Amino acid sequence: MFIVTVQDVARLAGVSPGTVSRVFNGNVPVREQTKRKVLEAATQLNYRPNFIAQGLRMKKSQTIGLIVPELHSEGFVQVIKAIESVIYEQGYSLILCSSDEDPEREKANIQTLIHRNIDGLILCPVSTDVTSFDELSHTDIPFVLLDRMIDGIETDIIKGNDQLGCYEATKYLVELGHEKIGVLSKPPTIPFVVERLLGYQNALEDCGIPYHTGLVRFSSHFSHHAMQACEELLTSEKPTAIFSMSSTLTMSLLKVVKKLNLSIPDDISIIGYGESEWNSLLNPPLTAVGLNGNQMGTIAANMLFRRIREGREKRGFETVLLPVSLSVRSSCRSH
Amino acid sequence: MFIVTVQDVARLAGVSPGTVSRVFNGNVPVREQTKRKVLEAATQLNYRPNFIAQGLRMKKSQTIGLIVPELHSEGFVQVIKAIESVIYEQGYSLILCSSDEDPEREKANIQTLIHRNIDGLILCPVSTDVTSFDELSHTDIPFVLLDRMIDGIETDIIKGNDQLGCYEATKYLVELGHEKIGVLSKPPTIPFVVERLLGYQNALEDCGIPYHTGLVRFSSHFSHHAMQACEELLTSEKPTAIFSMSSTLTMSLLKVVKKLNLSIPDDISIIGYGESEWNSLLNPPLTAVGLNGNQMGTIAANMLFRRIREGREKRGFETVLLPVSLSVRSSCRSH
DNA sequence: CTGAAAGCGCTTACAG
DNA sequence: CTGAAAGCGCTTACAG
Repeated sequence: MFIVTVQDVARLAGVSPGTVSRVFNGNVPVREQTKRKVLEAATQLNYRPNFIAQGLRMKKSQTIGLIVPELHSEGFVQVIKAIESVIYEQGYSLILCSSDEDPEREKANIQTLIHRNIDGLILCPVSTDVTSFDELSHTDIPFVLLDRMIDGIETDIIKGNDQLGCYEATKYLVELGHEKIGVLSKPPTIPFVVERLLGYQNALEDCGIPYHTGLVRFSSHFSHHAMQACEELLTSEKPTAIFSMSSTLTMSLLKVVKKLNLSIPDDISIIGYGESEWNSLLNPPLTAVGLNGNQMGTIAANMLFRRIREGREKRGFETVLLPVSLSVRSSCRSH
Repeated sequence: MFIVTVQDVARLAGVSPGTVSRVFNGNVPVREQTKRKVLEAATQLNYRPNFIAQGLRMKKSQTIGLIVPELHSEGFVQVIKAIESVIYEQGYSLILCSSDEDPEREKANIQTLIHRNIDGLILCPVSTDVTSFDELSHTDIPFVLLDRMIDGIETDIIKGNDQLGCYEATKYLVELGHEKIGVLSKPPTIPFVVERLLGYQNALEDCGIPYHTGLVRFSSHFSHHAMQACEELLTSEKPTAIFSMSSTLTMSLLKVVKKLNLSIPDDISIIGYGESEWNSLLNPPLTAVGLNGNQMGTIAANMLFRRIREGREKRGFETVLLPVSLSVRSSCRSH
């Protein structure tokens, strides 16, 4: 591999390496003629500054880290896409990591990224333990928390208004006449789960319907766990409606419903979580709450770049709450 | 940010920086006692080698580039997930780029990655023009081509056996008695499109059914284009079956079918392209051809790492052809 | 087995 | 406005 360096350009242009650098970074006055010579030489040699060397010297890397908890579901793809797009426009590169819902792996990822001198990090945290993020907090790397927040960490945050979204979904079901409303959720160790559940509980309370623990089932995203949880919920509690608070679980639910030969919405009304193009292609089209992943990604990236430009802690941190809205389709009927 | 350097460790351990480095890279004999002192000091200071400095010195970065043409569809997510996983296990990091089906952007991405000293690249190419990859070929960076090949480029390749897959899908329809089999495809400028079409044509020929151009429609992935193409195909040519060779187009097709109030498979039989969990949740479940994205990603990453270990061109290049198999569900009936 | 030194490609005070 | 020099953190011949 032939790497063309500032030295090469300098030699050809008959100037010093420092001058070449100055031409390319353009923050210091350079004589017009010198600039032209340098630029010409650079073009001729097809010179491009080496990010690695630049990074070592300037302690930055033109690189943004992104840690997502999973790459299974469609949910994050939109977000990643939007983030990648902004990062590309800004001339940065994206280092993508998956923590696979594993706090240890998350920690390892954070460490690696720090030692890669990333200029900023977008993090959808898995661990709920503040100390997991100590190393990160001790650097001055700006980071924004995506979709989940952590008690005790002060930084920019963007997330969906899960609580309100779930409140509205639940209320919608109640207004249709449902009282036995089952819930399918990921385990309550995940921070946002509590919030979603709160929306559900508040809605019930406001409508004067007692909260019944048996109607709420937790499951990992593993298909056999999920299907078992669904089947138990459906058969033992006989809810008239189910609110599935995770897209992976919704899939399992739909499978079980089919297997049990139940008809939607006649036998059971269903609300899903997460917008997907597929929702409207299902039969019946699936009513669901969700947020705009594209918007979330774009805003997250922009927040981060603003922080990178201004330096961390210059301004108070902000929390952006994205609407989680209900798209009514045809998977619920009145009871 | 406090960066702990070899200097710091060396000072604490009472040795030279070189020795610290030797302990960490372990390819040179070091006295057991020295090693212990160094390791102790390193742990105490929480030292981790700086990738950037390492990269500059050793002209490598422990970094793998991945360029995908799009992040819209689910198709690539599985592949990305698998690749990320292997890369993580190997202690590397993944730099993800989307070319957005734009040859210019692809070129820019390749350039950037080269100048980031990536150790290897997995590329799903958009451009069909060999010269787009000249810069890459001139480096000694190993790369594997994913899912699409390019005439005139010698390297490791992994792709689905699209031609055979499409042959079988078409044949399946013919055997069900269909003769007017419509095709929905992305524009034939994309390399793999030709191959898929060939499978379709060969199947028709082998079955003695004349090929009719009007039955084959091309469309970009933009929804309004796609829906128009679908509607034209359905109304003007009145096919009894449609083979949609792209998952994005399948979505549009399903929408149009619904809009036209056609019933699957009674009015029209449909075969989709690409495996998705959703396929079996549709009503009726969608028969589709597709490959195992997880497998593709894993193999691609492993091929690349093998090449990185052995150096480019040590061994002849290999092309791995993955099966593209038909999963029969319920969206086709005999005619 | 280990230290001192040079150098990866770049940027930036410091002189002039 | 520009050159010479130092240094970012690391590794690796070169001596010893």
